[in-house]
Amino acid sequence: MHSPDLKNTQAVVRRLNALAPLSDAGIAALVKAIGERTLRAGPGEDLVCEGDRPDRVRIILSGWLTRYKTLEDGRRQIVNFVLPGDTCDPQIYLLRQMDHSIATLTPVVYAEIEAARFEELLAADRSLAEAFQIEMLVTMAVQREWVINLGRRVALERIAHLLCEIFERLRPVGLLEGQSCAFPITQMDLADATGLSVVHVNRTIQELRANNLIVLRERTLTINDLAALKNLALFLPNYLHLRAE
Amino acid sequence: MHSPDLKNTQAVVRRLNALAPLSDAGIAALVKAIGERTLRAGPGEDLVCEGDRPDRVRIILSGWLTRYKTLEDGRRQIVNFVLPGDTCDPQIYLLRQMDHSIATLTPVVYAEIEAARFEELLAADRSLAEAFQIEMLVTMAVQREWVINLGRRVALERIAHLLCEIFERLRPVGLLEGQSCAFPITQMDLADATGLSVVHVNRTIQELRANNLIVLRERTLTINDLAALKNLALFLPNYLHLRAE
DNA sequence: CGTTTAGTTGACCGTGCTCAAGGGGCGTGG
DNA sequence: CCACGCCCCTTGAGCACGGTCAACTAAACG
Repeated sequence: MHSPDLKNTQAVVRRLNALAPLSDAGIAALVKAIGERTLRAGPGEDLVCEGDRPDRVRIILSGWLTRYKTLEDGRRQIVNFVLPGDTCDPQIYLLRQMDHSIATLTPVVYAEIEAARFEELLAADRSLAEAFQIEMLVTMAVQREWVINLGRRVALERIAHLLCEIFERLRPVGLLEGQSCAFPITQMDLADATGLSVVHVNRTIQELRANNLIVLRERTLTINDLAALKNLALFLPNYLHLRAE
Repeated sequence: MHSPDLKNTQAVVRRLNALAPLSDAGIAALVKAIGERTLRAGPGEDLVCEGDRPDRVRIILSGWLTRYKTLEDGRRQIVNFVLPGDTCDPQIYLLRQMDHSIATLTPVVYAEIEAARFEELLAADRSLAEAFQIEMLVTMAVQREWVINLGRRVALERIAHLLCEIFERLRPVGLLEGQSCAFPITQMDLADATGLSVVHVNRTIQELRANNLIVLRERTLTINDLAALKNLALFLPNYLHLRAE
């Protein structure tokens, strides 16, 4: 494993640590397992498809992905973004079939751990088992918040809320640079994530720009006034369950 | 524990068994734990409030509940329904704070199991641990499907989809009577669950009635043509991950 | 260079919201 | 026993948020 991957592995540890404290032994075991099998994928690839039999866990070292599902008639809905440090589905191998797909938005580097090997890890260190369990609970909480976002927020609030969420999720993995972060999500993806049309996403983003809340260009997001954006979005970070506030 | 509770306990076992096969020892341990502490709640009570520290697991023996969250300005969104046989949050005691509330829709009978006692159960029987883990995964899958429902289905499809989901979730716990089931959800709750207004929910239900797809009155839902309703809703049951189809 | 992908703009339209009023069933208290 | 209030459902009218369709620009890429 070469240096950038090592740095990214540290991001994974930081992320889990932000949810629950890891033991040194747990960290060592996890880092070792990650080092055993590191893979790469290009942008726009399906890493997992609906209908696949899940049999392994993927820990994202770098890059962004989406979980999504497509209706028979082509309508697509993104149900979540998978960010660096996130684990794709600890435990999902208990199900016999994937009910959704996972695609890369950017080039992605990830560690792959077979189900049995992953179970070993959890059994060997209680702090790891807890951390992954909590990660799952937080993913559920995020999913619930998306339901609220789609159900009860208007377009402007909705997009603002999504931006706040991504920003705050990038913080514990050290991917913020001041008020800015990478933002490889196209307006089309944003539309599929917020249940809006591309046209309306475009107009909504322009409104956020006009209000001087954000700068979004060349795949970089800058939030000029985070407090104001959160206020507009009715954003409360409690559902992310981060230890350090 | 008297007879109706015993019958309801069997529903819990049936439900978990539909997700993953339980061992006899696991069933016995679970039934015993449920019998230790059975409680009742009236309709319209908050069983759990946002901000509470979670410290126990609740297994619903009978009655319906909602998980919901309220925005600062009063807008409310129901993120899920909790049905008989469901377990309120195995593992959620790992988090320090509830990020949403749970309220009863009807009178509810439920078993309460302290976190430590619940961990004992899981540790003692692997099939129980797996079944509860799978229940959690299925709850996540349902949550994802709600995002799709709110994001990409129009009102008519959306309500139809919710009706199909509830119907199919009641099946494994034996709460269907032919084409009918109890349906204690008011149109206001339906509105908060689907992200629509009460007025529009009312009109949409009338359209389903006019198309002869459903009968909904006196808290009872009858689905005249389940196949047609599923078709209209673009409903595919794969996300419920039930073993017997 | 042509082609593709992402972003932008305009015009028009429709789904679903808001506001407002009224009806029916049921429990409670006078 | 009736009256009242409350909850839930229903209906009408007008409107707005966001969708659709279409065209155009700019950058990226082979």
